[in-house]
Amino acid sequence: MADAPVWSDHVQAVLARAGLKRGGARQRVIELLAREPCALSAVEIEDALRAEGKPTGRASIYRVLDLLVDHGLVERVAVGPGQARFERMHPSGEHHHHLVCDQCGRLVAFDDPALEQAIGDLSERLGVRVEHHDVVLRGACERCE
Amino acid sequence: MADAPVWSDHVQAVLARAGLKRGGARQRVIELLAREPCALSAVEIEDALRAEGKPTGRASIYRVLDLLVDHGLVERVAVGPGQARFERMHPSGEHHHHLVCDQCGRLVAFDDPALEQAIGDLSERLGVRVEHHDVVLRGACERCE
DNA sequence: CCACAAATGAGACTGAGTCTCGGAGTTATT
DNA sequence: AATAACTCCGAGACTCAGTCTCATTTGTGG
Repeated sequence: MADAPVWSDHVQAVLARAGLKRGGARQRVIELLAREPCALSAVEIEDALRAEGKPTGRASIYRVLDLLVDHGLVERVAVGPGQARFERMHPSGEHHHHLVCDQCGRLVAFDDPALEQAIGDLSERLGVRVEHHDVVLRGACERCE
Repeated sequence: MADAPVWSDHVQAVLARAGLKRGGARQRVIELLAREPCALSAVEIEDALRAEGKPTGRASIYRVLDLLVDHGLVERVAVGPGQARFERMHPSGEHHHHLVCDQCGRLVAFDDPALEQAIGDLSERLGVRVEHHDVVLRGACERCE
């Protein structure tokens, strides 16, 4: 987690540059995401903040998440229908994807250059502009196999 | 759509082999999916059946879709949070993925051997068993660029 | 310190999806 | 064809993630 402080500084910088003010709810959400490594749902964020004694309005949480997604600071990961998950995104564009274990529900992160390459080539072949891509694998993680 | 009748026959065969009975709601949903090529949402299915004068209970539609997904006859595609989409799946395992256009919302289907290859390699490298994978691209389709 | 814009939160609302349970339909057996 | 033993179906209540509204609070440039 050595990069977490860097990420939150980056977030503050981007938001300040956009002329936005600072508010309590936003700070709390950013702080939590900086601390947690991977794919929290909005409900988990709400619960975690309440558990820390910093209850925060649902509307604010969704607002902050939308804001961060719009500024490319957080990525929305659709691991399944019914609940979106969010995780911080690095300015470098470096990112990873997920495998959802059908047995234990665990989320395993991975990255793969060949996969990124294939997706990059695709945008040219199809004549479209690809802004963003989601890859979710489903199966059994090494612990459950 | 020359393969649609083949698909619905295949569905009937698989379900019969599983010792299931035939019922009206199930027939209607299968018939509709056989006719429609790509990624319908449950709500669209409900509306389409009602528009054809064959209103069908919501619970039945979800039941049938779950059943078909369980038997590998239909694929659940998560194009975004808040609404799952379903499309028929061929026994050969041949399938495609989707690009969602951020401007017009259109769904563009594509397939790509390099992508499949990369995902196939991945399961070995990670030491997991990948049963299923979802790839969703987001961007601008050639019409909106 | 003040004014004003931005941020917040309580809670009503929406809409996809689930659950329940009584009744209808299907099939095997005779 | 009648019966019995199933499975299947549908109306509608319910759940729950996410959205919207609007009155109030808070941060900040001047």
